[in-house]
Amino acid sequence: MNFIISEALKGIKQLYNEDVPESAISIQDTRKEFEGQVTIVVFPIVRFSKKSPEQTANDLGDFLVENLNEVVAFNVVKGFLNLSIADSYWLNLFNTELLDPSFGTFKPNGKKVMVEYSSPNTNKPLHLGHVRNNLLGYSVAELLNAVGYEVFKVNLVNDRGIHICKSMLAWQKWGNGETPENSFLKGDHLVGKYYVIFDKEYKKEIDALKQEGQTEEDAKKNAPLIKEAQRMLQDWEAGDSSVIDLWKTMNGWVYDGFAVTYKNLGVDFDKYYYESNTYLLGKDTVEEGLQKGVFFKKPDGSVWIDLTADGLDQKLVLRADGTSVYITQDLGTAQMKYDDFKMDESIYVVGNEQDYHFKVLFLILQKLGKSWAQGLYHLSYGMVDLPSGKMKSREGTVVDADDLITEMVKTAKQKTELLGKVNGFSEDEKENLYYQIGMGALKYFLLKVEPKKRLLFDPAESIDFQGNTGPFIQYTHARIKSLMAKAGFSASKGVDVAISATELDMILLLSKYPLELTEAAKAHSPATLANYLYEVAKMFNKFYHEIPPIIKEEDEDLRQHRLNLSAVTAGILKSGMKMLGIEVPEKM
RNA sequence: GCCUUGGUAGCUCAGUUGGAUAGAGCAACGGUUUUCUAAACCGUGGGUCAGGGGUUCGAAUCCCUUCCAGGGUACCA
Repeated sequence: MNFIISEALKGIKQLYNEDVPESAISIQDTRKEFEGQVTIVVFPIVRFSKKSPEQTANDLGDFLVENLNEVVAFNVVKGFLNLSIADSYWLNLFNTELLDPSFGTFKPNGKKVMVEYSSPNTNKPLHLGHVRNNLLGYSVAELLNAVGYEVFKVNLVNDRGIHICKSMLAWQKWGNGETPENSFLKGDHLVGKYYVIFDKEYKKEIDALKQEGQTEEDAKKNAPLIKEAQRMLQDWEAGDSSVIDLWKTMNGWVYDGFAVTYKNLGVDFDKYYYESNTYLLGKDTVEEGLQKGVFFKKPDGSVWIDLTADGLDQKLVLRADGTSVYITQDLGTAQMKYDDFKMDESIYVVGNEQDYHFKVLFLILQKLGKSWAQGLYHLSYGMVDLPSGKMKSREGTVVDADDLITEMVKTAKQKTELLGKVNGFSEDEKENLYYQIGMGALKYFLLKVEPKKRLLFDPAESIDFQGNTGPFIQYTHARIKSLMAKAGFSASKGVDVAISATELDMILLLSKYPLELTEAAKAHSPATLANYLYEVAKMFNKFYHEIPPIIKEEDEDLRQHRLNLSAVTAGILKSGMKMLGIEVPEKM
């Protein structure tokens, strides 16, 4: 649409002898109740033309019709100049750009980006909150890759600390040698079970101490179990071989479990980092900060940064005893990751409860003069809530990721069988289809919502298969594929035909695909892409119902053109859904 | 208290460089299959865009303020 903008600028110059900035030309899609496809909002131009909005719009409309072959007519509604662009323009756009196999693909942009996501703790299985994180991270990585970035997906596993000691201790005390093999429990679930047991027993001890007159706070510190867990953490840090062995064994179980969940979610990583290797990092950075005068030392020896001038607080970066806090390791880890990959941008996919932490982290790195700190971005997302309220691992009010996946696939199976759609499918094909549909529904449901918004998940009602859903888009794709197969479609050059209003709308919508991708990538928002794909699917279904059967179309050119349109639509749906991590079946 | 993010139809959500009469889906009601997949399509009803004030030719969108909800708030991660 750039040619319209530049011509409009020329027109204003000629009509009013004014040089207006390009930003004064506000262009948008024409609302569907009016004639035309492109609308120029003339209000911003009025101060240059010194005429009424209507007069200005008419002047400009006349000029554009006269000077641009593509503009065949215009109408003015209040201050809106609606332009009708020739059908031939749209058809030509479709036949040249959209039919080109490279449509919707981008050349490498020479930039490297890291996406860190998932970042699980190794003391319990993944739940719905992690699912949102994983899908978001994976999808953003796919999007960035699609628009030309070289992408590194990394997973920073929180594999050490008091939480894992809790599971280990409980297993030692009450496990009776239970293993994934002899219990038939998935490894992460087995370890999670002992985490819950620890908490239960710990609470009992706290209650007992409170009975003896201790305050809640004291009781929490003094309970024998927590002391024992802390001792275990110290032994671990001291390298006690029996503790290390148990830790390796139980973490191994968890990793086996995670691998299954990751595979079912369809996510993967190029590199894993482990906190057991990184938790001592960052002390160099602290030293560097002290030398540069960015940090200061308090009398007790603790190291701080004063961010009050930036509207934040003072922040501790190293304890008085010289041990690290969370931000210490994150400073060190950020440096290490940069040294490893030298990426231009780095995206942390982490929940919004850590907004403050990342604000501080990025600010500190900037103050330390790290040139790469400019490329850091916290992709913050909202919690997933249940109708009953917040999810809490320890209280068992979580939606487990594995259970959820199983449930989704089961529901997909029931609905598909009910519709009787799987005649002629082999058993393997059926299973695969149920999986694709179930996961498609789940992924689309979680990704269509803007990341920063909280999301309400009602297990009983939330997941649908009709309307604005993954299966709706999958169905549309399958329908097109079926049509193409029956019609014996083969790719061909564009043909010259008369196009209908709906076809014109379709071309207009389809042509926006590359723009949608760049914008979704820029905004780190799979949600905008998801909503666009829904629009595309809806548009196709309207088209499909409106026109007579393509298969029976006798006009060869018309038939070919409509199949071309269908094929381009299917291509967009398929590649777009892939960026959401969703597969689209050939038939369903 | 302070910082921060949200509040749009009964429910779940779109709608950010300020633009026309605020859009979808679900749910409700009604219609469409001698025609390429009805997980579809077409239609009806449903809104003080949390409340109030301001800026503007024009505000769901920007500013101020109040209310409600989530998160954070110096040695958890």
